[in-house]
Amino acid sequence: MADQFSKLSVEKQKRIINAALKEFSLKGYRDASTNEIVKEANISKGSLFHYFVDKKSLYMYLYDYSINEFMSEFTSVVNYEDKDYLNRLYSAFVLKINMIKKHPDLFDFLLKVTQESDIEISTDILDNNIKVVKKGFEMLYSDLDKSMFKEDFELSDALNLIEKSFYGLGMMAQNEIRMAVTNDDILDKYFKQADEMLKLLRKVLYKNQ
Amino acid sequence: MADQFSKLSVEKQKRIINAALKEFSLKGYRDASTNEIVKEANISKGSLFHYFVDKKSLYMYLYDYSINEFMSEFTSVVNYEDKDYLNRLYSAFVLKINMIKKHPDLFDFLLKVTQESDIEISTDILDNNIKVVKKGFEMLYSDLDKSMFKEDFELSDALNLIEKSFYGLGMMAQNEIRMAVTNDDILDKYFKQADEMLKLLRKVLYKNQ
DNA sequence: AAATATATTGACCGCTTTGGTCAATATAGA
DNA sequence: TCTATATTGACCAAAGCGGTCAATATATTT
Repeated sequence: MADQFSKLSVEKQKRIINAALKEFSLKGYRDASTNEIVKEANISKGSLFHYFVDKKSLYMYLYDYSINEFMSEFTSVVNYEDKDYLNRLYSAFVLKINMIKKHPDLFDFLLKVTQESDIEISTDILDNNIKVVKKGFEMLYSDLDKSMFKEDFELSDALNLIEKSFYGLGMMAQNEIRMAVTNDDILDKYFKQADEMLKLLRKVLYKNQ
Repeated sequence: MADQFSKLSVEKQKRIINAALKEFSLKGYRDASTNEIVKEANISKGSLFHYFVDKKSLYMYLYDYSINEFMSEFTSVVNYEDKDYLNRLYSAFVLKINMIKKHPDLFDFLLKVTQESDIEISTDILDNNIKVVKKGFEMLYSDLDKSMFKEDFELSDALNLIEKSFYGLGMMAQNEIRMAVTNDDILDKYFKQADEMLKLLRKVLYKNQ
């Protein structure tokens, strides 16, 4: 277990987690370098292998951690009582930005995990957990009230537009944050843009109630 | 120069170019492996270094090639006579998809170039050429007729929505193509989606003419 | 203050991969 | 058949890899 690791200060844990997420998400399991991780996290090589028995167990720890972080953020942000499609997609955007704020590379890491091929790790567990995440996303799109859309266009086209525009906004935010040094004003800007996009989409796609 | 290289059959050149673009875009200059490139391109190590004197000159050749491909595609697809904002953004989407079809990793490669840090290559030339590409993009958004938009919302919000939705569509297409083996039906699907998105946006954002 | 226990370090190990070379071979044209 | 060119892959020194461990720095106990 990562027992030694859990005794560390939260700040140090976060430093190590973020450094490792960055390296693994950038290069994948095989090409990720533990030397790079310790350099970025500002700890010694010996320490890393004191906290985690080897590279593989570090990877598995990160995977577990990421799934848990993601799911807990997910359940706290997405409100299933609200059946409005726009609100749901908006909350998915908020989810993404909040996650990036805490762990800039957690999203990319989870994405990279699903693309890992060479890994000799028990893929059963991985596959299973990926299913959990997928189910979460499906719930995001399920049990929605679509009666408030106007009727002079195809509903599917409207849903598509909403999905693509929030996805595009999310990707642009992610790219800009990746480049920048500090986050806060960028995040503000994108939250504001999301608000305005939400309002505009509601105005042009929903019936005037 | 890459004189030896230009004597090769077009098919072989393309194989090498695409293999190298893939490796460099995936791993960046330092971590890209010439061994991987020759394996993917199905040529011998000796051949690669017969065509290009070293790794750096291969990289520079690719950079030049990519800029040229991009700009020529750009000028052939984007029609500056058409002042319609939606049509311009739509043509940028078409540009992107066409490029991906020919060279699946050229876009990512050019993006990666702008993020290269460790490279000891004369960055003056690079910076300058990046400016050329940036100027191209600026022209995409310049001298547009915005008089056909409705007036019951902020113009900037509408432009934002259009930009984000086409960007989102482009990213989704790129991701899906990256995963898939064959392209054609995927491309068809996304061209169709782009058409429908264009129509819907025109309907809800433009005045009825 | 001394003694003990714990946390952290980085030089070091055997091994793999790196960019690049070059004598040997395969192919093509005369 | 002979010559010229294109292509190969075993080979090299150097660098980087995951992981170890004796030595040191820090915290805790007496």
